[in-house]
Amino acid sequence: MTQDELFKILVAHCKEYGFIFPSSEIYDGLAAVYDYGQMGVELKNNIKQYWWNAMTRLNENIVGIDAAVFMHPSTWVASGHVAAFNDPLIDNRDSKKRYRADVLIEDYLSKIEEKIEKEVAKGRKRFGDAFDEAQFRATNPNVLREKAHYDEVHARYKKAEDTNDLAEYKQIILDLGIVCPISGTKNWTDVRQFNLMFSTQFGSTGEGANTVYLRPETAQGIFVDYINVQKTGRMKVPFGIAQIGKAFRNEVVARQFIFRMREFEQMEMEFFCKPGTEMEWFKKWKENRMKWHVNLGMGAENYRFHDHEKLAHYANAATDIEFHFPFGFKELEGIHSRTDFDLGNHQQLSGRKLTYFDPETGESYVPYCVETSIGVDRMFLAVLSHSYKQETLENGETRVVLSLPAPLAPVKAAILPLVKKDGLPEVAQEIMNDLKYDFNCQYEDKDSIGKRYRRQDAIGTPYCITVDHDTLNDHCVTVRDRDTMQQERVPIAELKALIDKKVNLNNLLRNL
RNA sequence: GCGGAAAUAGCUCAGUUGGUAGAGCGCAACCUUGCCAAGGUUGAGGUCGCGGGUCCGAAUCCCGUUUUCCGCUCCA
Repeated sequence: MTQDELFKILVAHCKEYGFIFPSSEIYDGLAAVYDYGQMGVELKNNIKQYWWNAMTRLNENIVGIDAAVFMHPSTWVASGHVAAFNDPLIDNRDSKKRYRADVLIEDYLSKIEEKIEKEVAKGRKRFGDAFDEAQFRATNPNVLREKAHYDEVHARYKKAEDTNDLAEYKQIILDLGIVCPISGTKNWTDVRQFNLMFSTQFGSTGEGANTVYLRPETAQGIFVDYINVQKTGRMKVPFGIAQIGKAFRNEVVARQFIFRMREFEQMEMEFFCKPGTEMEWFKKWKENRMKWHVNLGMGAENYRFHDHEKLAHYANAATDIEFHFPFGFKELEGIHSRTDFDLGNHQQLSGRKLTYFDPETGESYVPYCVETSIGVDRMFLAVLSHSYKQETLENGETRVVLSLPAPLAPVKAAILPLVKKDGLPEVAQEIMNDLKYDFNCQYEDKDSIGKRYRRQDAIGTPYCITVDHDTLNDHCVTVRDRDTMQQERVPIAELKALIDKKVNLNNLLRNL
C-alpha cells in the first residue's frame, strides 16, 4: 500500500469511527473545514491537556491565559499582518503563473525609468563635458515623452492602490499591454485580493461599524496581555505565557485534510527573557519541545529539526520540528526567537510602557521573546497517522488497530459481558459505574465478543475488560491488551490500579 | 485561482446500446451461540451531490454549480 492510499484510508477511518467529519456535510460540506466527532474530541482534548500540563504545571514560571478571538484592529497593524498580507494577485491563464498585480505594474514603470536613463546616457556621450543633465531631461523629446507616460501610469497606479480598485489594476495591465514573462500572452484573470485575515463587522452594520478581524494567530493575545500578566502575577523575567485557542487564516489553498485548514487551533507559549539571553532560551526550548514529542513514544526517527535560513520579518532565529506524515516530513511545530519585535511595536503603537524593571540589576528593558507554536490539528494528525495499523494475525485474519499512546486514547477501557444473559450484564454495569469516575469507559453487549474487540481496536481502546461466568464466583475479569491481544485474569478490585498505570497522563509527564 | 479525475444506502462499490435502483459489510429487533469481525429470521435506510437542458423516457447524454482527490500556484 502506498502512503497516498494509506492516507485516504485514514481519512475514511476518521469518518467511520467518529473522529473527524467534513463540516456541515449534509449541505455538501465546506471546503477545508472539518468537525471533530465523538472520538476525535476526546483525543484532541487529551493532546491539549498533555501540552497544557507540560507547560503550565511543570514550569513554575509559565502561566496560561485564554484571550478573545476578536482583538483591537491596531493589534494587527503592530504585528505586521495588515501590511504583510494584502496583495492584489493576478493569474496568467496560459502559463498558469500567478503574479502580484502591483509588482507587474511597478516592473513596467521601472522599465520606463530605464529607458529614460538610457536616453540620458546617450546625451551624456554625445555632448561630453558640455552635458547639462537637468536641461537635457527638461527638453529632450524622447525623455519628455517617456516621462509623461510614466507620470500618467504612475498616477493611475497610485490611485488604484489608494482606492484598492482591483478592476483598475487589471485595466492598467491590459492598457499597458503587459505580457506574462513566461507565456508571453495577455490572457489574464481578474485581479483578486487574498487577505490572510478574515474580517467581519463589529457593532451595527450601519454608521460607525468597525471592521474587526478573526485572529490569524493566538500569539498576539499573549503580547497584548503581557503587561497585565506580569504585573498581576508578579512574574519575574524570564517567564512564559501559554495559550490554546482557535486561529483563522484565509489560505489561498487549504488542503491535505486537517493539515492545513482555514480554522485551526494553536498551542502557543511565549517565553519572555532578557535581551541577549534569547539564543540560550531558543536552544533550551528546542530541546525541551523535542523531548515532549519523543516522550509520546512514536519513534524519535519520525521527528527532525528544520532550521530556517530565510527568516520572517519578526525573527532572528527559527526552526521547525517536522514529523514524518504519510505525505512526507512536514512542519508540526515552530520555534521562533521573535526578539522584541512584538512588544516593541505594541509599545510604540499603543503608547503604553511595556518595559520590565529588573529589580536585581536595576535595568529597564522590553523583554525579548522565544515562541513555541504547535498546531493542535497537526498534532492530532501526527498521532493518528502514526497509530493507524492494519495487522495480519496468525490465523490469517486482518485487524485494524489504532495503537495510540494510551494516555491520549479517547476510550481507556471497554467493559464487555461475554454474553447478554445469566447476570453478566449486571456485573459489567457495576464495574462500569465504578470505573467511569476515573476513566472514559464504554459498555457494550452487542454482537460477538470478537467483533467487540475489533471495534475497540479500531478506536484505540487500550483495555477490554470481559465479564464471564467465572466472574460470578471468583470476582475476576479478563483484561485484554490492545497491542498484544494477550489476556490476563485480574481481580475486579485491582482493575483501577492496573488501568491507571498505563493510561494516566501524569506518568507521561513524569518522564519529561 | 488554473488544469485533470471523481461523486449511486452509514461504509466499499456494481449498474449493459438511455427503459420503474442492486450487492457485500454495517445498522435495528428477535432466535441460536459464547474469548478475537459466527449462523438464521425479519426490518429500516437512496428523488443516484445539486440545478438546468435534450428526450416519450436520464443514475446513464449535454451545460452549469458544489464538494473531494491529484498536479501547479500561494502561504506561518
